[in-house]
Amino acid sequence: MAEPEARTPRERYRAQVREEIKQHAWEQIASSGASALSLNAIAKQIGVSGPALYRYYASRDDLITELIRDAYRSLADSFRAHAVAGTDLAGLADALRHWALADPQRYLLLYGTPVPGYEAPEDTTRITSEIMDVLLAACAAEPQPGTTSPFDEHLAEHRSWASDPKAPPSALSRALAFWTRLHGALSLELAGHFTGMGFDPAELYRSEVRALTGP
Amino acid sequence: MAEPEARTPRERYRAQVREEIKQHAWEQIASSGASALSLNAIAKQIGVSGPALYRYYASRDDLITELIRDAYRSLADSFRAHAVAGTDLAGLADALRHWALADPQRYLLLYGTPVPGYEAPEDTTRITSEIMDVLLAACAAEPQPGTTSPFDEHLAEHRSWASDPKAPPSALSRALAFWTRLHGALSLELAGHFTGMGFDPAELYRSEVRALTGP
DNA sequence: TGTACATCAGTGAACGCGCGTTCACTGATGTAC
DNA sequence: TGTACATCAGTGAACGCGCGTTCACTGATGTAC
Repeated sequence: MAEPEARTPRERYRAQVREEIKQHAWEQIASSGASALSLNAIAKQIGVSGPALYRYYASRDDLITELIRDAYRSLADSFRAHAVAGTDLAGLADALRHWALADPQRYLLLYGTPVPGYEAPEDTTRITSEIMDVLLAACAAEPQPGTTSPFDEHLAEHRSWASDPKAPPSALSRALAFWTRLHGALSLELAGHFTGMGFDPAELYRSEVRALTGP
Repeated sequence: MAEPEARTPRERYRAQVREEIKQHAWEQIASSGASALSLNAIAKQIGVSGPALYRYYASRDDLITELIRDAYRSLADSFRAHAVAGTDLAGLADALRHWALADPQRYLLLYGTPVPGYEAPEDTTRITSEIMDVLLAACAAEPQPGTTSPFDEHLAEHRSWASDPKAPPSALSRALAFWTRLHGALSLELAGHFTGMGFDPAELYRSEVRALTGP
């Protein structure tokens, strides 16, 4: 997937094996979390000796890096797909929740507790800002409030992260609230903190989305 | 701390060593995260052989369990201390943020991505509901909105987690919003997702607190 | 088309490391008479 | 107060395991003449 193309049979084979490795890596992450990812265990599942994987990934960190990149790209794709249909915030919120619930550990790999000692590569920021762009556009398309909050004023002077220079500060603050509030509800749900409390996490999520899409 | 008392010198010594073990455990968690917690490493730091720790904790999971219990108790204490002075939501929010920033990994041990394979003990729920009680009381003390949201109606029928039967549904929903929104802002900040964006996370937090303490 | 060579996937052994945990034992500390 | 005994903290060796990674090598696949 990250390979440029697969012209020759050998290159096609390489890409195929890389994909198979990643697939088993995801299964492992899904069941035991990212910090437990083991190259040897993946090799065993594929039916190949451990060192063989080093033909495809330079190291364990290298593999994790590609998984993170793929995850960000997948979320960006999902966001962009929903943004084409019509840029409404509620739609993005639904897309986010579905994407997260489809593979909780994938979500947590990006937004959960960072893997200790692991340093994210530079180029992921390009994809994350792509995601933020879609979100910001949706926020700018919503009706803006008449008043300006103190945080809006703060953001007016700290908006380097927003690629659209025309987006009003109220759109910036709404984008951040969207991100943090929905992440809060989602991550606590995925971590199992709501189990046993009785209420429906989906209702809580909807409630938060309503608060965000109001004026 | 979890010991009932320390009457005899031997019991006092035991409690002291247990405390020392926990202290080094926290240092290790602070630097490498909870999943990397190693009994052997702690033993080395204390200057004792590995198996010696088994005089004090039955297993690694046993130690983690006590750390989690202590962390919950610490947060509950901090909450209760702020609640005595005067039950305002903004005060609780400040207490939460200070508590989290004082030891980020302690916060993440409770509310971050769960340690894979680790099962939380029963009795922690008693402390967490203690925390929720304080939060709920503060929410009930705030002026309630005149309208009733759909989520309020849902909570009216799913309020088993709220120990106070007199708390209005709007207080329940506000308590949940308090929890999820502030956790969202805090956890993303602690995970480093705001670094490089330029704005002040404290301002974002304040903004969320303002939104929660309004009507 | 056939042969000589280069490329490359995969193997097995090895290195060095750390982990949690068990076990038989030593030696110091406390207890009972 | 002194002696016999019980309690218990801590040790060192060992078990079995898994990890990431390096290295020399085999054998199959592709390439060039």
